[in-house]
Amino acid sequence: MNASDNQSGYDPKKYRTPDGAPSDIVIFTITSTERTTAKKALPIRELQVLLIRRKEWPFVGQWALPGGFCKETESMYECALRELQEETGVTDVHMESLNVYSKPGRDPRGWMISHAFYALVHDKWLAARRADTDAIDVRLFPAEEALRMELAFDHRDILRDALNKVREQMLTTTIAKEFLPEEFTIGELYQVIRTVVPDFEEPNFMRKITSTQSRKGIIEEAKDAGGQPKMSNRYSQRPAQLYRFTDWVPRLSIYS
Amino acid sequence: MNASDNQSGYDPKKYRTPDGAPSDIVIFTITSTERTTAKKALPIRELQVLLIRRKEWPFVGQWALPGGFCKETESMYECALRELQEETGVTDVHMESLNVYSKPGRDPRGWMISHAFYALVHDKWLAARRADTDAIDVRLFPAEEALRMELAFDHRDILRDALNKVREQMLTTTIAKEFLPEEFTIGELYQVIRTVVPDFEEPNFMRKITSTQSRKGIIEEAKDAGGQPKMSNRYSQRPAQLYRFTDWVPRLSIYS
DNA sequence: CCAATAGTGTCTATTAGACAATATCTA
DNA sequence: TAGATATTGTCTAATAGACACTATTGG
Repeated sequence: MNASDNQSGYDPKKYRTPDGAPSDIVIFTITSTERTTAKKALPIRELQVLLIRRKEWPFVGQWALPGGFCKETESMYECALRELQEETGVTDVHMESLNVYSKPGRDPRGWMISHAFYALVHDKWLAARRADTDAIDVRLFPAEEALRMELAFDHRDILRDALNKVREQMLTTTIAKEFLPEEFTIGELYQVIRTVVPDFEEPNFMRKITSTQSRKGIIEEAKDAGGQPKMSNRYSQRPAQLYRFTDWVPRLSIYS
Repeated sequence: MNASDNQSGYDPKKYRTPDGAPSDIVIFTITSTERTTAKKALPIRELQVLLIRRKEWPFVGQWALPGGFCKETESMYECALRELQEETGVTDVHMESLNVYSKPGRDPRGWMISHAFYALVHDKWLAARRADTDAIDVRLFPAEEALRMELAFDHRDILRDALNKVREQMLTTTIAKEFLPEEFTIGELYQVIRTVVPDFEEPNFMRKITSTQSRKGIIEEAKDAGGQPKMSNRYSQRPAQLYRFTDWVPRLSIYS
């Protein structure tokens, strides 16, 4: 539908309109690299961000967040999903709206109001893509390193906001599950949380999450067909109980 | 600047571009009406939303969220602030980004990607405006009632999202201060919270907020010039201690 | 045995949760 | 004095926080 089709006398052509509605996507993942020192040890994990290297004007050669222009036939969310799929091949993913970025002059191409999203993608989806990384100028960067880079547009602002948000969400929601396999050990979970929020320290982590009344519903023990607890010794000599997230999230409050 | 001024060969006119970038603002306030039964009693408070009645196509005569089109020289946030100022006269206000609304066909005028904000405004700012309410077709509606109304565009979706967000924020941040005077009693604070989140119940509220280690920094006692605690008997026979918010907000976590 | 992670015991201080009791005013 | 809100007392159970300790098993 073209807007001027209507019978209302409203004519959008009378007004200066935006030159495009791009979306930018901050794609986070946590990479796991096995430690060389010992076997049976937790891998080294790192929070990474996917960046692409621009081939076209403006900011040619600079690293930028993936993204692209919205079409009239899709929502901004669908647009971001599509771009995400085109960049990474990932379809089923946790993606949320972040903020709008619209400071005048932010885009040399014209008046561009960008909407940013952040997505959490499991490492396994990006593994294939990472392999031929240098060739296609799509790379993962450690989040902190990317923050120090000179990115195209106002993408550093976007990245900073996304990082703040993902850190907050890591502690207040169960997004940790996006970085974990279906079944995981307490050690893995703790490590994932600490990878995103380094200053999170909780010596009694296991006890708190498994046996305090107000939190024990967040995760549950994984059991096999026979109802026996499932264990894993992938990361430790002593087999560890496997857990899975339930779909319950406690309601937080600063007042209670 | 017009986009086609650049030397890049990029021409936004080649693409279908949005027909406008509107912002919509969900303006919340809490009204206080004195109880007629007794004096010296807490007023009846209610969470309200400001709606305007549309005079122009489309959705003529229907109630809608205030908002308007963004100009090329301002950011979406500035646009929303400006619209808010035009609607309510309020300038200094707590406003946050909510989400983008961009479902194709959401606006009969054309391809309009709207960005919604929500703002919290103290009753006192809207009091004058409320007076001549019927005349200008700007009114406050109880939030729950507004949710059941048939609003223009997808404004019901926006309102629902805003209501969910303000409820979450009420419990996890100190936005309660936006609805309170600088100095307030514990009773007032509790009432404001319950006005926004009716199922929040905390029998030991006062004790928790004043004397638990992890929370006592959220508010502090108000003291007069001589260092004596300031009391108020506005809402009670027995004078109550006045408090003020500090600028500290505890970090919440489902894991600790 | 050592290394590395999993998980438990234990002790004290703090907090939660539920009610009862008392305090301080005004009308 | 009755009524309304403020504030404290009290008791039990749960949780926090710190640290030491035991468990399991590959190498």
